[in-house]
Amino acid sequence: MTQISKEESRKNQILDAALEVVVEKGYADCRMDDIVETSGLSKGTIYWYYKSKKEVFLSLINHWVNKFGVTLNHIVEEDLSASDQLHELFAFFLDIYENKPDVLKAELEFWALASRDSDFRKKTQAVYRELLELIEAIVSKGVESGEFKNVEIKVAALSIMVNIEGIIWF
Amino acid sequence: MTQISKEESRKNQILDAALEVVVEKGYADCRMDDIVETSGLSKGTIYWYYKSKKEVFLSLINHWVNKFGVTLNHIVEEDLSASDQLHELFAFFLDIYENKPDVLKAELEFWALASRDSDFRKKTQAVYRELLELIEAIVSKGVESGEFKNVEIKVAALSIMVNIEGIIWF
DNA sequence: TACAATAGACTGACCGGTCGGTTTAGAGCT
DNA sequence: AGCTCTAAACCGACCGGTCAGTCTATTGTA
Repeated sequence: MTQISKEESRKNQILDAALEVVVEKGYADCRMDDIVETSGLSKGTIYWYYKSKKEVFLSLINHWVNKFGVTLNHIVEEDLSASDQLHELFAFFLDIYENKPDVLKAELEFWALASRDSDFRKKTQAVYRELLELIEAIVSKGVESGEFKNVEIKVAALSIMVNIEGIIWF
Repeated sequence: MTQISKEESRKNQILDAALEVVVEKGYADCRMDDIVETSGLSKGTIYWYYKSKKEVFLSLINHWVNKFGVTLNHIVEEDLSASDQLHELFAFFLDIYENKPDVLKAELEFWALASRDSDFRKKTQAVYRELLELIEAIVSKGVESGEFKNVEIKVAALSIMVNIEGIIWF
């Protein structure tokens, strides 16, 4: 059993609270005092573990990915045909959209942040690069097995991602 | 020649400044004093014409659409085949993407606002509904002329918009 | 003279971050 | 066991800067 340290669990406590608040009110309206209240900790404690609001939210991106992204790697490891994997991928996002729309609100928030701040940009880009690589893996597998036509893998993957994200947003 | 009133031109002056600032720094970091400085007007004048910051930005959405959306209606009025019109549509957005990326940053900003505030939501939804209707018009024209298969018009239009927006964002 | 328009100093609520102080866990000693 | 000492963890009152919005004074202008 993986023993998580005190520090780890406190940070989780803080980030869980931050996520809850950011989902409810957005980054701009998220006050440190809201996180204080939601987490049940004190201002001092939060600043004991994080040196600034920005650092909390930079960490939050990872926390968010960990929390909702684990299933993804699972998909590509499964022994399914490429097209079934693609199906599962869509199903996964659709499920999030239907059952956890908050997750997507947070995504939008991070995105807006990323468009203004290069630290946030780096973090979020890494997330999407990972998703893209995952799709690329599926596509190239499909091409090898003859299941898909011999498309430009990168372009196809991008197009798939665009469709997933786009459909969700509109 | 269309005579615009003093009030109209002052409002334009304010909104132009607001757009410039929001594009540069984002809504969250856009201060009324920035608009004051950029517009060359004073705080008092701005509050003479708008009763609050929110009202300025609500107006800004229309201003923004007017400023960058005029070409769109032009496209659908042209006497081109539906597929050529679709081409022009893509070209139009691609052009914006390449030459005026700021416009899209502003779009993202409005969007984030919309996800939190119902007044902004109403405004932005109206904008997209308009774009969607425009695409629908093109698609249904294409179907009638036999140029396109008899697809579900609304679905196709949505898909097209999704692709335009998505490609731009990633 | 009256009133629309403009200016910009000012106010007060708000909020990120700090800091002095308190509690808790545990190590070392007897 | 009990006792002492240390430092990490924790608390929340407070500080200082910020910024939307207000108010009074001043300038056109009809």
